[in-house]
Amino acid sequence: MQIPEASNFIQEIIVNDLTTGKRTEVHTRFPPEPNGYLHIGHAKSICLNFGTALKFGGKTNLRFDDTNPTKEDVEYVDSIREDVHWLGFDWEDREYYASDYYEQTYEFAEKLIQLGKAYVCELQGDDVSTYRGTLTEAGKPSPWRDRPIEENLDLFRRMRAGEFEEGRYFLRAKIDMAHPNMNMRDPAMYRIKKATHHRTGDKWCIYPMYDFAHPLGDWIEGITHSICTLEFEAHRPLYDWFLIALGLDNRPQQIEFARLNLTYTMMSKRRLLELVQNKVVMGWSDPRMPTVSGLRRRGYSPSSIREFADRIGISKADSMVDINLLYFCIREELNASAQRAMAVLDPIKVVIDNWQDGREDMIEVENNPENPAQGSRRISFGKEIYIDAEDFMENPPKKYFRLHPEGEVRLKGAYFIKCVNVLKDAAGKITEVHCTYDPASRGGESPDGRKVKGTIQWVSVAHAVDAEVRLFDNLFTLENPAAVPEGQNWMDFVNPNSLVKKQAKLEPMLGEATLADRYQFMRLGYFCLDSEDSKPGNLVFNRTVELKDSWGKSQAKV
RNA sequence: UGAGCUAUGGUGUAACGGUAGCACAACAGAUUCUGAAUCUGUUUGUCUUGGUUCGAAUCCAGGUAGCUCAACCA
Repeated sequence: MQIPEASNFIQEIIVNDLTTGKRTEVHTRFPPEPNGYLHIGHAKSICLNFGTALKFGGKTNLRFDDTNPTKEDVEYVDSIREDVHWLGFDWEDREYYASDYYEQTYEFAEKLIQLGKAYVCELQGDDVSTYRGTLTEAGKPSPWRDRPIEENLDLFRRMRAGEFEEGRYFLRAKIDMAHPNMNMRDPAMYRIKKATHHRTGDKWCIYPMYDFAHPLGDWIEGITHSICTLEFEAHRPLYDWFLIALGLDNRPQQIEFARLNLTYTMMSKRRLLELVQNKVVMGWSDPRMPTVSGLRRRGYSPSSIREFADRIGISKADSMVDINLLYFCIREELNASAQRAMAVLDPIKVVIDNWQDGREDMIEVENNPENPAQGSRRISFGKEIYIDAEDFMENPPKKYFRLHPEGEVRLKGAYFIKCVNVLKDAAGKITEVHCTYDPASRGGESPDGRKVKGTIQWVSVAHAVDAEVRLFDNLFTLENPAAVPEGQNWMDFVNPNSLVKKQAKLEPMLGEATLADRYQFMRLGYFCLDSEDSKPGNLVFNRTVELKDSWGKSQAKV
């Protein structure tokens, strides 16, 4: 196989390994802990691990890192499986669990004891950290550090047998209590936990720590490149130490990259959980959540997320990606593919005075100007239509070229209309706009060639479909919600306008929408049915992303 | 005088000792039956100080700034 060209520093390592013959294949793994839902940061890692293996003709395992039974649950296993598949990746039959290796992991631990490289410690609570020292001072050896091998073995076996209470003993690697890297100061390998594990049940009452289980899992599976995030960098010497101490050949190589940060987005699993528990959002799959399930419900496609992951690149520098790039990726895709439709979010009624009562016209409109192959559709037009309140102004600013008194505007695909009168209620609120239409402008062109700058969407009153339309905005008002100013609470930066519900009027076709459909509501944005709340007769549409709006932006400035 | 890592336009990322490029964002114009899309153009960058070299974003040294590490979490 021709070795592809590297496009980031991890691929450079791989290309180098392949060309020097250090490796003959690439085998990665995605190792989530099943203690929460996957978010877009995980999606970056999934795309990295699966994408890299794919590029080099290798494989990727899905491995659940389930070494802490008190935090993990099958609910999360199921959602993770679904999300990885949905993103478009396949681990075939290679679905593994750290718990699959508990027996082997245990044997490796005994071996380390026999080699005099691990011991059973009985330091309690604060004493453990006291003995460990601080960042600037060396630690001191545990009193149990030189326990005889036979005694260690006996104790460790009895730990497994369940003879001791939690915390009474724990197994530690015997490395160096004065090591400048705190992770090397005799780290814990096994602890007693009398908890029921979601897969192994009550078979075990001792569980391995991540630092011990992870390199072993990688080695057992034949992983070549073990890709993880930056915070594990200081753990790499330990990762290597275990494999070397056990004399294991063909060691996997741990490589770290910077995790994703997104503007206006909370990425902390713990805080996302708080949002769910405090009912700040509707749940893990709330379309405002950065979870994979939230993005899915919002209307993002797997390919748009892969495209995003591709564009942000991979490096070791901490960074903050502009959320506009995510928006760009989904707009770019939907612009090319989405069916166009007309919808009115804040309806005001327009009555066409010179239109014959009861007369109806069928108007032909293209389904997607970006792709003529998608054809066209016919829509009923009549004397009464809805337009958006935003598309009419009694006293318009300069350069406003939507409907206004004396002004002429084109109704998409239909006719030119001109405003002749405005009706209001006692409170001064506009109730009806009366217009006249130009019969010669049918289809949206006038034979006299006069230009009409504004084109607006419309919905026939007689045929309108009612629906709830949900408009989403960033969940946080702070660009970096992870860095809240001194003395303030991150919850105070939840955007109160992150969800706005509209009672909208839609063109008839949208009444037949299915979950798989993606629409561009013309001049508004991209929308899809809400997978959880939309029901026949009670439609709910979600706005995936709005269209760019240079007019709105210029108006916001004045 | 703890250790490790990182530093390129507003943002993200290339350039591997030889012309600082791409994308997003922003701005301007053209175009438009979506104030979208499209097209054209513009603004803005190698953290700093030295050194090596004909030549440094790249190599070396010192600074500075940021991130990570003292769970029987992952």
